[in-house]
Amino acid sequence: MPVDLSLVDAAAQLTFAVHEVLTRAAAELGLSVTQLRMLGILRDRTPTMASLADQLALDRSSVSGLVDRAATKGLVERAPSETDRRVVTVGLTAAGREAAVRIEAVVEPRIEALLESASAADQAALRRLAATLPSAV
Amino acid sequence: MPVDLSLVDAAAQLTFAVHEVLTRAAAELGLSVTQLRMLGILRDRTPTMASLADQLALDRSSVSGLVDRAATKGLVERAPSETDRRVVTVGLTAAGREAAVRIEAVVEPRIEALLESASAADQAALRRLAATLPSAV
DNA sequence: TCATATAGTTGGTGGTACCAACCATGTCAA
DNA sequence: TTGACATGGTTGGTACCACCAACTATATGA
Repeated sequence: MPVDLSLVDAAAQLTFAVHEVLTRAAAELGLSVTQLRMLGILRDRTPTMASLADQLALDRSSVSGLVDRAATKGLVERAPSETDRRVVTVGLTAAGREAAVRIEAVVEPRIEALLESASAADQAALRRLAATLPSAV
Repeated sequence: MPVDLSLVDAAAQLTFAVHEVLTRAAAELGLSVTQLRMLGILRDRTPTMASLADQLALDRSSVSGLVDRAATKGLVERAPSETDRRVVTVGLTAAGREAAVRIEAVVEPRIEALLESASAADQAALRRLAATLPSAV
């Protein structure tokens, strides 16, 4: 049945399917995809607002609001930098860390289910391919 | 340098990278990613509102607004069904068709550039893998 | 020390997406 | 055939997202 997809169409299809999974999972937990990404980033880091904006590829003002809303939910907290009084760093609270764990638990099986029909070799190729992306961290 | 990514992380990384490309490209043309998806769907179809909502996995009310805005820009137009007076179908206008072509011209080289570092074999794997997705059309 | 750059926030705009409520039309069963 | 129910679409309200422009506070450096 499956038509032969162009590379671009394939990338788009996969992107929308994964995005869909993330959107649904986030919504179930009362979050947005962007908040989910932010929590993911904050799992291993405690960046400044500017650095967080860079990693999310968002305007700083967008991140201000994002952090505001997440802080209202008790997931993240701001802290002043000790070396530069202009700078604010953002980190997970205990509740935020729990939320990140819960997200992973919800998302992982769904993504795996999404890709389960692909061969192991093709899954491995996806892992390699993602590692070559310019933006790969 | 690239760390070995889990399947889930790989899918997420690729998704965000592609989504980013689509967001930027759409923004340059004064569109959103959703509008871009809609135009893509309408290239080969003239669905009803409900069917369009299904394909985009959106609420019908969301699609109402989406079509409203695209119609205001002259990209799509509604037409009443001849067989069921409740039903409205959506189709591209000439301008919408042009826009779809322009989008493709902008997006295609950027997605290819994004994936150019991957081996041809891995790119082929991505095409196969996308074809196995449950949602693949 | 004064000009300039940087970090972050605020306010305003427009788009996205949901839900609940609603009207019009269609369908099916009594 | 008519009355109950289902379906298609829109509207109104809410919350969020993301941008830009303008602003304050702090840092830097000529």
